[in-house]
Amino acid sequence: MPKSTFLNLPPEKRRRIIELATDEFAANTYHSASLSRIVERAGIAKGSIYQYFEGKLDLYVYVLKTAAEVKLAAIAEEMARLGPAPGVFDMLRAAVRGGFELARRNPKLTAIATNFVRERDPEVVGAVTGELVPAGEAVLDEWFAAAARRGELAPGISPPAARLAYFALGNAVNEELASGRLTLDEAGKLWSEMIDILEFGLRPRAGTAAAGGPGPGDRRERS
Amino acid sequence: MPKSTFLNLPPEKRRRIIELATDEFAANTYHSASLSRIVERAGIAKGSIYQYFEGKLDLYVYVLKTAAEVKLAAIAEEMARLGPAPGVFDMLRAAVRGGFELARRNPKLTAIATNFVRERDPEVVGAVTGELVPAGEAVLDEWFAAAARRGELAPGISPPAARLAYFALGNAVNEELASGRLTLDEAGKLWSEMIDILEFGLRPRAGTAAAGGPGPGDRRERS
Amino acid sequence: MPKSTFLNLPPEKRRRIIELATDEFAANTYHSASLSRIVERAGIAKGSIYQYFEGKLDLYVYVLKTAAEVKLAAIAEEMARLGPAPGVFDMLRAAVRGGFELARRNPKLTAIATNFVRERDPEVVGAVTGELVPAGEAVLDEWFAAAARRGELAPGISPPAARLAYFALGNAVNEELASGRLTLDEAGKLWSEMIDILEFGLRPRAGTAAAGGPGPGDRRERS
Amino acid sequence: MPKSTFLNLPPEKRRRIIELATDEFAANTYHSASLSRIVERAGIAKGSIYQYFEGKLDLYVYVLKTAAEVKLAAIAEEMARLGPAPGVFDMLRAAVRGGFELARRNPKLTAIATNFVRERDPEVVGAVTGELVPAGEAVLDEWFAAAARRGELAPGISPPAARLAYFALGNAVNEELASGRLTLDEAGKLWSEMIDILEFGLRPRAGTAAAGGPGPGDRRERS
DNA sequence: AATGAATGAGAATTCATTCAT
DNA sequence: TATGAATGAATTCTCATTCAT
Repeated sequence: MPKSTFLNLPPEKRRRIIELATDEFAANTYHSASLSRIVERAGIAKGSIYQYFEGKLDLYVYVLKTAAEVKLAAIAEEMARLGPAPGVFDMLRAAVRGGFELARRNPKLTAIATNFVRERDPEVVGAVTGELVPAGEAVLDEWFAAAARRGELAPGISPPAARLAYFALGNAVNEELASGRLTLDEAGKLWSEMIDILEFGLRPRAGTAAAGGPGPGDRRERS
Repeated sequence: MPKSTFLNLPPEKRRRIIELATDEFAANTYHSASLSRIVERAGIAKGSIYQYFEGKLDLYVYVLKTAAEVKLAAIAEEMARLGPAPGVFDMLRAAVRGGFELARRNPKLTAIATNFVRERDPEVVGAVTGELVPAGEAVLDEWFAAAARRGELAPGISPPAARLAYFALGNAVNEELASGRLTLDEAGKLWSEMIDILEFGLRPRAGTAAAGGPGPGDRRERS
Repeated sequence: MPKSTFLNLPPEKRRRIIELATDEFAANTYHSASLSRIVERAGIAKGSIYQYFEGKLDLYVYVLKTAAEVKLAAIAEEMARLGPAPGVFDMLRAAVRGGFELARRNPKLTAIATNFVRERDPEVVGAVTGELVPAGEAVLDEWFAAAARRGELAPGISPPAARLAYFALGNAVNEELASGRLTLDEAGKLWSEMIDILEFGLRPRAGTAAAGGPGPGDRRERS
Repeated sequence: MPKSTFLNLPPEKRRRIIELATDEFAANTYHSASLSRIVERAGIAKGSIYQYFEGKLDLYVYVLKTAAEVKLAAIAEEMARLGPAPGVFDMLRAAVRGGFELARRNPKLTAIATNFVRERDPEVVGAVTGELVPAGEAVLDEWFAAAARRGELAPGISPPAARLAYFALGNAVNEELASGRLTLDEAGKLWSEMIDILEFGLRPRAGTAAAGGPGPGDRRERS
């Protein structure tokens, strides 16, 4: 919740401040990010940032929210290209493609989200959760619930579990990318593998049993 | 490499310092963790911690190494219970059970490992990597490579990708647990689901192809 | 290079800070000088000094440069009083008088320069050298080179050796003065003696050789 | 004044401690020298040094005194080589040669003396002066007084002024040597030049006037 | 509304010295 | 006598935040 002062700023200046703040929070933990560096680079007075936002945390939440909006837009755009009544895994692939295109164009936005996922300070997490996170989770839960109704999910899989698995694999790939252990192309391939794993792991397993081999289902009771 | 001073300390005091340091590094990034807080809580003088360790980084590495040892021991214990020639997914289930038992007994040890995975500062990462990380990765890569030789993995799946998926799902569950969003029992169930997803996602998909039905692979070209 | 913050300070405050910093660096090695003491005496906040300067070294260089300017001005003033085409020893006497007057008015400025000459830390020396030192040396080397061309120096004497001798004797007197072992008047007389020694020691020795008597040069081969 | 504990130590251990302390004080200011480093390198307990000496200052003074003894011995050895009734400048040359030989064999001893000359802390200077310095000064003053009686000094030159000039030029050369701006050989040559300057500057100037040229004496009244 | 100087708490680290064993 | 662990004050420097102009 930036102050009205910020919203009345010339859009160009507003954009610039958010961009530089995004840079800083993308390159640092919330705590190690430095307001001083942001205002210095933005060429505004130290005090001004406090005219615009309540403080560091307020700025951070706003930056994060802005990044989320951009990312959701990128995903929505990709989803719009899907045919009618797409399966859930095609939707996930589209979401991945959208996020990936964005990462290619603007790696900062991915980095900042990844950084947030890493955040531990309860004050910071608390300020963001309750505003942003539930929205994203709700959307995916809804996707998976619909998929379950369409019979695209194995019966034992709950939507939250599916959602968690999807996020987990996604974050893992982003992590590899962010740390520089992978190029963008390699990460793209890895993403494909991961979605395949997800699809085989999540879709109904009935047909498998027909193959006659000992399937996971059998082992499962042993675990 | 703590100094001899530390190793000569009464075990009780040594334990206490490591425990409080573990608390701090479990609740904070490496950088936002504070030596001052640790010594204050431990009731020792500021200078003493420098009698025991070279500095903050040295303490951190030691704490991490200690945590890793404990975790590996817990896993080894669980693995010892497996029958002869276990499949890789049974091994993973055992490893999960081991880590899980540990998380139940000492959630900090899980939190501290998770925190390290998130670490970005190359100096910190560098100090730890080369001592600890490769070991864990190598073991899992070896497991998956052996599994591939035994035909337990789908042909297209590389050991590193399988390892990454396993770690990703594992970390996700631990994360939920650490953040308090799940009870231990719920987390246990979630773990089971995750390993099942992994198993179905990773094991050979030949049966599917034989079934002639539209499999994920086929869908992929549509996406 | 102080920050603009410092240059915008009220002159009185600026003067005060520099004066107290000069006191500190005059009374201590660079390393044993304490920023904390300076800010405490100046009655400003710990953080403020970092608003004004990059850090300790930056402050030190600035203080030193300021002192050098004042000293050069004092010398220049004295030199202006010389008649046309003065001999090099008259120039030195004028320089001495200038420095001496300054030492009388502001002994700190002499002390701080003396301290720098003693500095060993290459980082500190490096930060100052290249800005200040060569200038002073170059001027004196030029004086002595010109003197040599005018025949005022013994043929075997190189300008750097002459310069070194001059600095050495000058520092020695200043040292005595700074340590309080001499009064100002005594130091003044000592200076005169030193310049005389220099003059007799440096000027052409041709007469001696002509006299055929045993000169220093002859004795030298015996030693 | 080391405690009796120190004097009762096995000579080898005693020697080793003094040697390592000399290293440290030769490489650092009194203040930046670190007792911790000394005891660490000497392989003795931190507390032991306080069994041997009152504290850092006491150790420093002892080290310095030891160094002075060695240096005086080196000088005495060189002086013994002089013929009967040597002139004062030959004595100085011998002293220089002695100190120089020592610097070649054991540069630390020269460095530590040079460092002391640079020392400013009155507590440190005070502890040393009154024990060591006067002795050295007295010897030289006596040399020059005798020289004056033999007519080897210009009438206007006081022994203390001569002594000061000698020390000043000597320190300057040592400084150049210590800072690495000169090699040992270059420093040796510079020393020769300096003593020549001293001799021409200090010896009786009457003969010069006979040469007819305008001597310093003429200029002197103008200064 | 904007500025940017001032603040002071907090960070990691070093050190000479003390003291119980 | 020797040890070496404990101490705590001191160091430089960073930072989010406040506040007078």
